[in-house]
Amino acid sequence: MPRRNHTPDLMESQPGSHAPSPTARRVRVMLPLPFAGALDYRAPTGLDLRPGDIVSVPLGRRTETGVVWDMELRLPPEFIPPPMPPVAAGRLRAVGGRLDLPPMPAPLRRFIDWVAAYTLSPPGMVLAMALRTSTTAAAPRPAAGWKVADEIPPGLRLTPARQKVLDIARAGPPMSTTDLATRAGVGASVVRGLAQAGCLHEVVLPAPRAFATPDPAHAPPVLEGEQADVARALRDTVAEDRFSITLLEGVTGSGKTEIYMEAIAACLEKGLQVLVLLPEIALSSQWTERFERRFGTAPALWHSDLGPRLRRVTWRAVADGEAHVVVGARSALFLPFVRLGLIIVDEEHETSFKQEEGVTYNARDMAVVRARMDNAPIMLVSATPSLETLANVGAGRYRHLRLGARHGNASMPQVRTLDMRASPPERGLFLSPVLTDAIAQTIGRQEQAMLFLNRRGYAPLTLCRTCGHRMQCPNCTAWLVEHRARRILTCHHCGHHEAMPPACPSCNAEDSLTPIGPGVERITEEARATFPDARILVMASDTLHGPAATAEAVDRIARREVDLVIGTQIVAKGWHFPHLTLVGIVDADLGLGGGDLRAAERTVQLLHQVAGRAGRAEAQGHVLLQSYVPDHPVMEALVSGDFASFMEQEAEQRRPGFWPPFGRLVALIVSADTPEAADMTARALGHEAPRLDGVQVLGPAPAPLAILRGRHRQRLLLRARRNIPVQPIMREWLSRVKPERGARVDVDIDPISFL
DNA sequence: AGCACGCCGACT
DNA sequence: GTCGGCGTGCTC
Repeated sequence: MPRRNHTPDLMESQPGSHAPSPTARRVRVMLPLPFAGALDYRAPTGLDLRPGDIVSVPLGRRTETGVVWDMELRLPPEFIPPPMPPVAAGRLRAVGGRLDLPPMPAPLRRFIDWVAAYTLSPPGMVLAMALRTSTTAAAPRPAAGWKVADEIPPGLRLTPARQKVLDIARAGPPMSTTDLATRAGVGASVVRGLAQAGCLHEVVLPAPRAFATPDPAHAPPVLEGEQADVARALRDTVAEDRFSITLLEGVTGSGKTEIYMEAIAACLEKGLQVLVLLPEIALSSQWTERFERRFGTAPALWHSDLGPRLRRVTWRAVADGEAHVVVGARSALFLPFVRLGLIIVDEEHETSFKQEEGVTYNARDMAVVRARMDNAPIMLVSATPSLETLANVGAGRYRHLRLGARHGNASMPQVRTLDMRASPPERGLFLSPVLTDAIAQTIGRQEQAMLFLNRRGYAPLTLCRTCGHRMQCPNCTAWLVEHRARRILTCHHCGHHEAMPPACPSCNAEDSLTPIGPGVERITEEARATFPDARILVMASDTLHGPAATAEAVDRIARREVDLVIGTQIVAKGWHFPHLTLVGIVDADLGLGGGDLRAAERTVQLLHQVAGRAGRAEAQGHVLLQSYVPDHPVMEALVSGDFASFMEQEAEQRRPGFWPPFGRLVALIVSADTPEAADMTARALGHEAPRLDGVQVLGPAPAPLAILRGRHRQRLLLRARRNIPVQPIMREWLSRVKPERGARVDVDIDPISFL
C-alpha cells in the first residue's frame, strides 16, 4: 500500500479549485431550511469552528445563517433518519465566517435533532424555530440613554421643549431617546438636537428590569401544613440537580403557583435558569404580578408577538445567562438556555400546548425531552392532569405531589347540574329560569356572577326559514358564524367574512334568515334584557384585543365594577376573581359531541377550570351546569369532584383498544386543490398501509373538515402498541407513496385534533 | 425556503 | 419573434 500523506478529502480536491490547506476541515452546518440534514462545508484556514458556532455560509448564490452541527447524531437508533449522501470534498464551499453570537448549546442541538426525528420534520425546520429570531442581528448594541451634561454650553437656545426635556432628564435616571421624548411630550428630534449641542451625554443603560436577577429571598411566603410539605419536596427535587419528572396536582385555588415558585426560588439560589411554559400568554399579566411580588422583579417574557428588538434582546439575554426566568408560550422551549436548572409546565393538560402548524409538536411532551437533554428537573402542574400524565404517574415514571385543599378558608365551589328538560328556558332563550334566578340573587347580594359559553359570536348557524338554506363558508366545510356587533358572517376556520345579507342568497326571501343556537353575543343580549340594571362585561378573544385589554378587564372585575361576566374559553384561565360566587355554564354538553377521543376528558378539564373561578375568598361558590344529559359521567364527575374515578373510567375505555395513552397514534392529513387528487393520494396511502403486528391503519376517510381554506382533505390514522416506534414505520410508508400533483401529506405524531 | 432552469400562451 | 406563467429540481 502506498503511504498516504493526505486525507481522502484532500486527495479528491480538484486541480484548479482553491486548494485547501492541510488543516482544512469538513464541518457540518445545519441551515434553517427544509433539508433532510446538515450540509458539509470547509472550515477556512485560521477559523477554528466548533459545534454550536453560528456561521454564515454560501448556498447557491445567496448567503445563509446556520449552526455548526455535531458530526454524530446522538439519538435512539430507531429515530435516526436516513443520512444525506456526503458531497465530494472538491465541491465543498468554505464557511463565510462566524457571527458574533453566543454558540448554540449542545443540549439544545440534541433537542432539535430529537424533535425533528420524533415529529418526522426536517431538522432545519426545527432549527428555524430556535434561530428565526436572532439570525438577522449581530450583537445588539447596548441600549443607550442620555444624562444631562455637567455644564450647559453657553449660547444654547433654551426653547420650552428643550427645557422640558432637560427637566425630565435631570429628575430621573438616564433614559433612551424615545422614553425621554415621550415623557417630555416632544419629538425625538428635540432630544437629538440637545445631544448635538452637547447638553446630553450618552451613557449605557442598565439591563432592562426583565433581566435583573430575581431575588429568591425577596418575599418568601408563609406556608403551613400540606403546602409547606409540598414546597419542601419541590425544593428537594431541584436540589437533586438532575433530570426528574414531577406532577404537581392541586385543585383550583390550592395555591399551586405560589408553591412552585418555591421551586423557582431554589433554582435561582443555585444560579440556574428557569423556563416556565404557560398555555396562553394572556395569562401572563397576573402571573407576572405574582412573580414580581415574590421575587421583586419581572421575569422575561417570550411569545409570538414580542417586537423584533425585544425578541433579539431577550434571545441574547437567555443565551448569555442574564435572563434568569423566562415565562413563555411553547416556542420558548427552543431558547438557547446556557444553564437550565428547571422547567415548569403550568396547566399541563391544556391542548393549546400542541402546535398544529408547520412542525407539529406537543410542547408539554417536548418539554420533558428538553429537561432530559439539559439534565434538569421538570414539573407538570394542573388541577386536572391529562390521562397521559396520570398514566405515567401510575407506571411509576413520574413523581406525584398533591395539594388537596383550597388555600385559607375558601372551600370548593358547590356544583349542581341543571336539567334543561325539567326546567327549560323560555322559547327563543337559552338561560333556564333556575339560572336567571340564581344570578339575580347573586347580583342582589352585591356579589358577582359569570356565564360561560365556549362559542364566540351571536349564533353558530344562520338558516333561511323559507328554503332551509344554510349560510356556509365558501372555502371550508363549516357554517358561517354571525357576529352581530360587526354585522358580518365569518368563518372561524379560515377568517373569511361577508356582510350579513338582507335576503336569503338562495331563494331571495326577505327577513327570512334566522340565527340558530347561541354564542356569547346572544347570551349577552339575553342577559341585558333579563338584568337591565346589571353591569355586564364580555370577555372573548374578539372583544379583548391583546394581553393589556385582558388584564384591564380582569382588574375591573377585581375592583367590583362589574356584576356579571360573560365569557368564552378566555375566562377559564387561572384568573383570580375574589368576589365571584356564581358560575353558570350555559351549555355543559357542548364539546361532548364530535366523536373526539378526548372529548369527555377535555370537557371535564375545561368546565372544572371555569368552575374554579367561583368562591375564592370567604363566600361559598356555586356552579350551575345547564345540561340535557345530567346523568353523563362528565356531569357526575364535575358534581362529585371525584376526578380520579372519572379518569380511571376514561382509562378503562381506552385501554382495550390501545388508544392513547395505552397506544400511539399518528394522523396523516392529505390535502389537495382538487377532491380527486386528495382522494387518489389517500387511497394510495391506504393501499400501501403497513401490515404489521400491533399496528392498525384506519381510513382513508374524508376529514370532518372535508374542505379547509379551499383545500380538499382526507385523513388516515395509524394506531400502534405503545412499545412500537412509529417513526421508522411512517418513514417507510411515506417513501412508497408519491402524492398526486397538487396534493401533500402532513404527518401529525400524537394528534390532538381530529378535524 | 429561495432561486434557477425549462417548456408553452399573448404581446411590443 | 420575445416576455412570462409557475412546475421541477437543486442547494454542501
